[in-house]
Amino acid sequence: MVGVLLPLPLAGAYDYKLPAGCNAARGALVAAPLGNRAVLGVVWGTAEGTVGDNRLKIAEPLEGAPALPAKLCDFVDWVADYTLNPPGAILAMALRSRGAFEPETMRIAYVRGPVTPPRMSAARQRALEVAADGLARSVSGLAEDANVSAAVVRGLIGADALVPTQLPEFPPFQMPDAAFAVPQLNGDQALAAQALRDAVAAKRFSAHLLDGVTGSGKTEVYFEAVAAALRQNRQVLILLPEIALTMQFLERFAARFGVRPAEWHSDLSQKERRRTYRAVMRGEARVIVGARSSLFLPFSDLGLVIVDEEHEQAFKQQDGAIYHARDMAVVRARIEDCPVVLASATPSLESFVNATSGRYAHLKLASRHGVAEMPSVQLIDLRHERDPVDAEHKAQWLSPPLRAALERTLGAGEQAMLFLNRRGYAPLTLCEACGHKFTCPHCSAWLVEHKYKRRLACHQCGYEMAMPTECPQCHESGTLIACGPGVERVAEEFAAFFPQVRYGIASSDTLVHTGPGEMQGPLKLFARGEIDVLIGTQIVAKGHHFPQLTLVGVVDADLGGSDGDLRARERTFQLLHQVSGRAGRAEKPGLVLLQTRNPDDAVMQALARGDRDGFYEQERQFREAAAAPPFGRLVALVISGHDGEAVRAIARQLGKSAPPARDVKVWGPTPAFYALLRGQTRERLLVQAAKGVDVQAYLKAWLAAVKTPAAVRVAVDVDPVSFF
DNA sequence: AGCACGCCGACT
DNA sequence: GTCGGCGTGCTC
Repeated sequence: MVGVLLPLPLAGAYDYKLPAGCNAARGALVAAPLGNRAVLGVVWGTAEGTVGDNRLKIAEPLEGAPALPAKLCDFVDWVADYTLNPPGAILAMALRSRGAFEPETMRIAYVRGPVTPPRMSAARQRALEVAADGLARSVSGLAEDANVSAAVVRGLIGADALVPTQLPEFPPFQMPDAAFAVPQLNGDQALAAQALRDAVAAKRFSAHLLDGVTGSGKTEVYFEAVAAALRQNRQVLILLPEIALTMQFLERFAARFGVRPAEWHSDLSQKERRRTYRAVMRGEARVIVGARSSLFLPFSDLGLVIVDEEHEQAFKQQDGAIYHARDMAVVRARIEDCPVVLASATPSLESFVNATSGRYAHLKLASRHGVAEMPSVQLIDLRHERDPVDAEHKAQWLSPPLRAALERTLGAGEQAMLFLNRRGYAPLTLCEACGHKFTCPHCSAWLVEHKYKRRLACHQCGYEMAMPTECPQCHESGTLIACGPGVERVAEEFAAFFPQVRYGIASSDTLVHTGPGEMQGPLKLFARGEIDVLIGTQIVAKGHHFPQLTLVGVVDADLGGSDGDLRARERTFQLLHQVSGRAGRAEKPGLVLLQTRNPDDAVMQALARGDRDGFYEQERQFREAAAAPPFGRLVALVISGHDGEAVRAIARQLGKSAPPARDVKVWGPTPAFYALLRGQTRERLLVQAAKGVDVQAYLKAWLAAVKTPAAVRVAVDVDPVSFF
C-alpha cells in the first residue's frame, strides 16, 4: 500500500495497492485507476490508511519510466503548503507534458549495410556514397541528400545494401559551450562574475542580488555563472518574466555559448514539450530558459537558478495556483542546494531589503557599460506648463517644454520616444448630454475607445462593441466625448504638431503576436531608424536597445498613482526608471522629461535626482513603520462567483468567523477593485500578520470551519502583490 | 480534471 | 412523452 498523488485538485494523496511483490519509492510513476479511467499518478509516500483495504485499487508502476526527482516532489509539497493549494494541483504543474512518460517512439532510419548489390547504377552509386558516412537517414532524407528518388533507396534497402536502425524520436539538444565567446568584463562586472563563479563552485545554496543599472551588463555577468555551472556539467534554469522577451534573449545566449538554450513556455507544441521535458529529466538539456512554469521541470542535477528582471510583476502567477515565481525560485534553489541569482536594475523592495540586510549577497554594477552615461531626468510641472488651449492643435497632452525638446532632438537627427502606459485612444467615453459612461457589461470597468478599430473594448475581459454614434441612454447623437489620453490620442496630437515626422505606435494591440518575442512592426522600424518617434505603452520599456534614441518623454508620470496600493510607488519608480533607461544608451547623452502634477512627490524627486538608493531607503522605512511586507505578512482572500448575493454572504461569513489571534488582523470584506470581473462578483479580505506568525496554519484553521458552496470560489493569495 | 448523476426546456 | 442543457459531487 502506498499514497499516490494524482495531478488533480484533491485534498491529498490517495491510497493504492501495488501489484504483488512490487515496491515503489517516492517519485515513481504509476497508472492509477480512478473512477472508470486510469490517470497518471506519483507514489508520494506511505499510505494514509483512512480508506478501507477492500476499496483500494491497484496502481500499476509505469514500465521503464524514470521517476520524478525526489527534490521536485519536495518542492511540490513545499509550494502546496505555502500557497495553501492542494498538492495535486501543484503536481499537475510538474507533469505538464502529456506523454513524457510514455515509452519513447523511435524513428526508423537506414545505414550502409553489408551488401553491395551486383547491379549498380549511377543513382545507386550516389546513394551509397552518401550513406558511406555512417549517418542514419530516413528514406526521404537519404533520397534528398543523394539527389535520387525514394524508389532507388527502397531498392537498396531490399538488397540489404541499406539496413534499418533506430533513432531517438528527437535530435538531442546541443551542448552550450562555456568557452565559445568569453567576454571582456569591466571591473565591477569581473568582481560580480567571480563571486557568482565561486558560489556555483561551492555547490551549496546561496542567494545573490545582481543589482545594476540598465546597460551595466548584468546578463554578461550571470552568463559567467552559467558557464561555471556548464563546466561542472550541471543544469541551469533561467527564468524570464514573459515570453515576449525570449527571442532576443535566445540570440544573446547563442552569441555567448554557441547554441541556443532549450526553452520552456506556454507556446511550445505538444511535441516540443515532450522533447524538452524528457531532455531536462535526463540531464541532456543543460540550460533551460523559461517562464514561470519552468520552475516545475524535473531537473536531474540543477546547479544554478537565475531570475532575470526579478522585480517584474509578471512573475506572480495570478490564476489557478497563485504563487510568485521569484520567491519559489529561491525555494527551489534551497531545496536543490544550489545558488540563485536575482537580477534587476530596479529590484523589488523585498530583494533590496534582503540584500542590504545581508541575507542575500549584494553584487552591484555601478556604471553603464562602455561610454554610455545615465540620462539626465527633468520634471515638467504640468500645473504651470499647461497650454493656454491652442485652438489649432488642441494641445492637451504634450506640454510646450516637451514639444520644444522633441523639436531639438528631431532637428539633430536623433530619435525620441513618448511613453504612456495606456492602450487605445481614450480610457473613458461619456455622453455630454446625460452623463452616461460606457462600461463593460461583464466587468466594473470603463470601455476603452480604440479609434483605429472604431471600437470600444474592455481591457479586463476582451468584450468589444462597435463605436456607437448615439448615446444608448438619452439617444442624443454627437454628444459622446473621449476623456483622457491613450497612446493613440497622444500619437494624434504628436502628428498634428509634427506632420512631417515618421512615427509609430507600439502597444500590445499593434504588435500582433506571431511567436515568442519577434521584434515587430513599429519596434523594428524604430530600431532600423525608419521611423523617428515611437509612441508606446510599457511594451517599449523593456529590453530593447535603440542607439539613436536620446529623448524619452513620459506623458503622464502620475499614472501609476500613489494612493492605496502598497506597491504603487515602487512600481511607478521601477517603470519610469526602466523607461528612462532607454535614453542615451550609446555615445550620445540621453534626456528624460517626466510630465507630472506632483513634482514634489518622493518618486518624482528620486527619479529627477537619480537617487535610486535614497528612494529605496525611504520606501523601506515606510514599509517598516507600517509593518508591511517584508516586515510583516499579508494574505488576501478573493471570494468570487456568478451569484453576487452568495459571494457577499460567504465573504461576510468569512469576515465574522476569522479566529482572533495575536498579531493577526483581518480587514474586510470589501468589494474588490474590479467588483465585477468577467461576470464574476468579487469580494476581498486581507489578513495582516506580524512576521513570525504561521499564516498558513491560521488560514487552514479558519477556512476549514467555513463551508463554501461549489458556486463560490475562495482563492488564497499568500503575499499578494496587487490589490485588485 | 473527467465523468456520472440529476432536475428543467424544445423536439422526433 | 423523450433528448439534452450544464450545475453538483465524487474519484483511493
